[in-house]
Amino acid sequence: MSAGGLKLVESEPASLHADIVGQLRDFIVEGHLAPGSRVPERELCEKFDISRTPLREALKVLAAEGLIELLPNRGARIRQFSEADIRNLFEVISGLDFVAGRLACARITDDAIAAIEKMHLEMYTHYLRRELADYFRVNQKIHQAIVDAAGNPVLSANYANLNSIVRRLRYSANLVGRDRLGDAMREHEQIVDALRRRSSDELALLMFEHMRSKCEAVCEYVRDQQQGDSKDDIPVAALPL
Amino acid sequence: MSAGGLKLVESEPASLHADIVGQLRDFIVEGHLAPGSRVPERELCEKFDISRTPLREALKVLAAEGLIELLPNRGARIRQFSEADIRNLFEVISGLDFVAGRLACARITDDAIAAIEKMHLEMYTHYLRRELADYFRVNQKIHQAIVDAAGNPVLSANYANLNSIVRRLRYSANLVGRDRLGDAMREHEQIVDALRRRSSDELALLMFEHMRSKCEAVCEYVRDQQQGDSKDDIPVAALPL
DNA sequence: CCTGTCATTTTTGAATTCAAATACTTCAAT
DNA sequence: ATTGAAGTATTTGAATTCAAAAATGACAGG
Repeated sequence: MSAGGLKLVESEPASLHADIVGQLRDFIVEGHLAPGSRVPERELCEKFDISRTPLREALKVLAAEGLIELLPNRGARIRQFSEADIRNLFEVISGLDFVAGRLACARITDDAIAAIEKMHLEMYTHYLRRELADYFRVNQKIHQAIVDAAGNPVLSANYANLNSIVRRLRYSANLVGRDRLGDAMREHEQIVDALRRRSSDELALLMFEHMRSKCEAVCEYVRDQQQGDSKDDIPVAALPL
Repeated sequence: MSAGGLKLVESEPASLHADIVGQLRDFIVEGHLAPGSRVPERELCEKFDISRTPLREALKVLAAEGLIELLPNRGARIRQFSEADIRNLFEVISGLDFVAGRLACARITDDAIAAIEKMHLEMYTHYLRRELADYFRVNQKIHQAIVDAAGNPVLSANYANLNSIVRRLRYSANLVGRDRLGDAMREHEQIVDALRRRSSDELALLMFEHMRSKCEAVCEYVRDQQQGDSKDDIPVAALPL
């Protein structure tokens, strides 16, 4: 996270360390490691063909971002997110979307708007064809484009950080009620429209609300899933992100 | 930073690693290392009495938080913040304050309000006596208390993360125009009042605006300072956080 | 006197090593 | 058969080591 954590969006020649962090983050976000499972240092070392030192450095960073948790003398585990965790996450993302909307309206170029409209159409096509994976991919691209249009690297970095967690959840929750998908499309239409008109307050509010719906959708999925396989689940500790 | 960068607020027995990260963060925030200067690994190792491995792990985390930057094969440097960086930072913090205000109004307990009012009085005393250091310390405590009252650990962690950078700047900018201080006091009065009345929209807006003023104050200071000692300054690269 | 090249020293990044803590296996006792 | 204890193996966390890269400094040539 970073925050959190925040990670850099290096223009630099890209160090090995940054590479490893990125690769490992993707690997986790894409769901190759089950939530709650331990992170197999040894295996990952040979997978990435590095020694334990750089891998462990990457683990510390990802722990700071909130993707994994470090248990003293017991290694790293893929974090499990309770519904409360997810609501907290989305509350913060909503705040970031709020500022992103305002700033984007003020700063976005006509070209960038055109690009977003193009992506919106592309997403619509995937929606019609029920190509879920592609739909989500373009969806993410649109949101990132709006955030980037705010022209604030700090915002982009923080947003990407929190979003990596949402994406990880989304990878598990690959199917969503089709009604929700329709709602999401409509919300996106309004968002693109507000952006086109550069209606700052309206866009900020729309994005805020859109995130709220998204949150409900993810929570719903997680609730269902946790009912389903609660038998072999580690009791979910509501840890701070 | 995260994105944050985010750091955990462990209830766990507190690992050595987390300790080191915290200690090193404080050390940097408190301004013991000049902006733009290199981070002396060797010295810090003996200062904290650890080997390079855990120290370097901590450096990676702090780099992700945005406090330092890692130059490939050239070690770590204390980040310098341009005015643009600072504006970006505050834009994001404003967003977090916005949600913090809303949530705090909805969730804060009467006791917590009383505690904040008490701190407000304490800060006022320091203001009257022109005890700057104490004033800032209590100021920080109030803001953190409001954010914590939102009852959202993700928010608290992200806020703390971004704030550590602001605090670092503040440590350099230890003196502020006294008129600005008066303004800040008045803004705080309004904030505490809105919180007492649990006036959510009002509080969110007040905190948003308060951050804007704060941003201007810090920018002003940085501008002055960079004019002053521009001679020995490394050219400030406007790096992404 | 300044500049550019080459050798030396230092610092960095990453692999390896080592001690301590945890997990696992075996075996015995109830 | 299940549980508990003891010993072994594995994993973890951190120090040390090692090769490569960069900084420093000496020296020659302009």
